[in-house]
Amino acid sequence: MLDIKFIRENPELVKTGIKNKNEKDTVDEILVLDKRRREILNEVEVLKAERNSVSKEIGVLKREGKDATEIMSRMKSVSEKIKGLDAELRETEEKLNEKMLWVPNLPHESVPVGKDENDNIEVRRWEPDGFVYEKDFELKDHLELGKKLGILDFDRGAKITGSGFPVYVGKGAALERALINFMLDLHIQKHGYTEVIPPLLVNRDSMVGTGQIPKMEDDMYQIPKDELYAIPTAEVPITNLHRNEILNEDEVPKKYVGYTACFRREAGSYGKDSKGFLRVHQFNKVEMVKIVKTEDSYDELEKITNDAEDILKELNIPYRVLMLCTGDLSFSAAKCYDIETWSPAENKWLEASSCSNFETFQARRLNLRYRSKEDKKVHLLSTLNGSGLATSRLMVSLLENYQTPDGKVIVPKALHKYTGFTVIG
RNA sequence: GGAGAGGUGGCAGAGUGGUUGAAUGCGGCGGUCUUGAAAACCGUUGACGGUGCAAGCUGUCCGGGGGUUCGAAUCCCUCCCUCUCCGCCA
Repeated sequence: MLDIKFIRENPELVKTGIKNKNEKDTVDEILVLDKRRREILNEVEVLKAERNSVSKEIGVLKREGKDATEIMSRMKSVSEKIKGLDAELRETEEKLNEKMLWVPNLPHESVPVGKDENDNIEVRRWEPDGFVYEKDFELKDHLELGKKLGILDFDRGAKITGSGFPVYVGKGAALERALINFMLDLHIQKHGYTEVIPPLLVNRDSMVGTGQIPKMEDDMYQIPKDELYAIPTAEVPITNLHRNEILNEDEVPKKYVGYTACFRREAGSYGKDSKGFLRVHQFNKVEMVKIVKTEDSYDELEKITNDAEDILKELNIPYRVLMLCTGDLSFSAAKCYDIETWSPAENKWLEASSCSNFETFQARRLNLRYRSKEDKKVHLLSTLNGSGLATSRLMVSLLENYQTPDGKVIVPKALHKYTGFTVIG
């Protein structure tokens, strides 16, 4: 959520940001509601002040045994007026709040203006020493490898649940588990994050807090009976850890890392990159979340991106980092780097991580603040998160890059101590 | 799922419907004392909104929402959460 005062004072700036993000511009409607809200507020507060003081007088009169019927009946009509204005105020505030929840975060000034993913900018690329993009043997894709090696079973997953719910079998399951543990350990031990295992189901307030709702509501799996939602990313429960809290300055920054399964309906995306792991409804992800002072947030964005890249360097998997343009930026993000891993069989780059700075956008929805030692006041914090990483696309790149001409898959060295075996097949 | 108890300021814990934003204690902050610290003593101590250049004035908030009343932390309705017991179950 943006600051209503900021919108009031910089409507054109906000409109430009919304336009660059390809979102719906509701600024004018918001300004009208905001103005109306303040008008009612001014009117009703005068009446409430009167009611408060006169009610006290009535108390005094009654204690002295004096008659107060006349003054009471006068106050009754004041009270009725207040009731009417309060109702109008509530209605206006509800409308305003609803509109405010639909206003996206504004892109940071360093973000290139662009229409869609084609306008994203590659900021760097990394390959292992001696890496070649053109292999000298016939490559199998991850589906074929998974099937031939008996480590991935998409068909039975579809039988049990539906398409997009993969089953990992034998060494496939062990490899998945190894990846998760490897990534967690690296972030905990080398990068200094604190591990959390959060709930996989969250309430509506949590989803609103991080900005998935209202915009992405149809992309969530819902449990209507209990008014809960399956998390699309660990970002939601972890960022919500400190919702409605005022942290001490020395508790900041908070750095969390957590592994969770993630659930996404991916409504309306059928037919596009849909085979195997390229698009799934349930996948595993290790997620990093940072809660920091706003002035530090852009340094922290670079760091969190580097932390994610570290995983791929350790695994020796080629990747590139993109700076997303305004049009490809998610609803809540001010700036975002995507990390894409190389898939030789698909002959393309696959998004395996997204590292974003939300500045105070989520914190304002979350009511997440800290008390400054310097001025003793409370200030909004800033939140960031980065996948570190999602295993599904990573698994694609891993299997395809580490395959041998005779159809086996070598296990990356960094995972040996987690898998206990060095080759699959 | 059934029965009961309870949700008040950072924490603990009072609060006959009427100067209660809320006693008291702890904690925090500032000060006195001290070479320094502790102890003791004194003072101070919420968030959010409106208005104003500011000082200030003002409104809201005692789990969430709604209601009764001139006036609600206190009464009523409803939802949520926590705890205890019973039942069911991984």
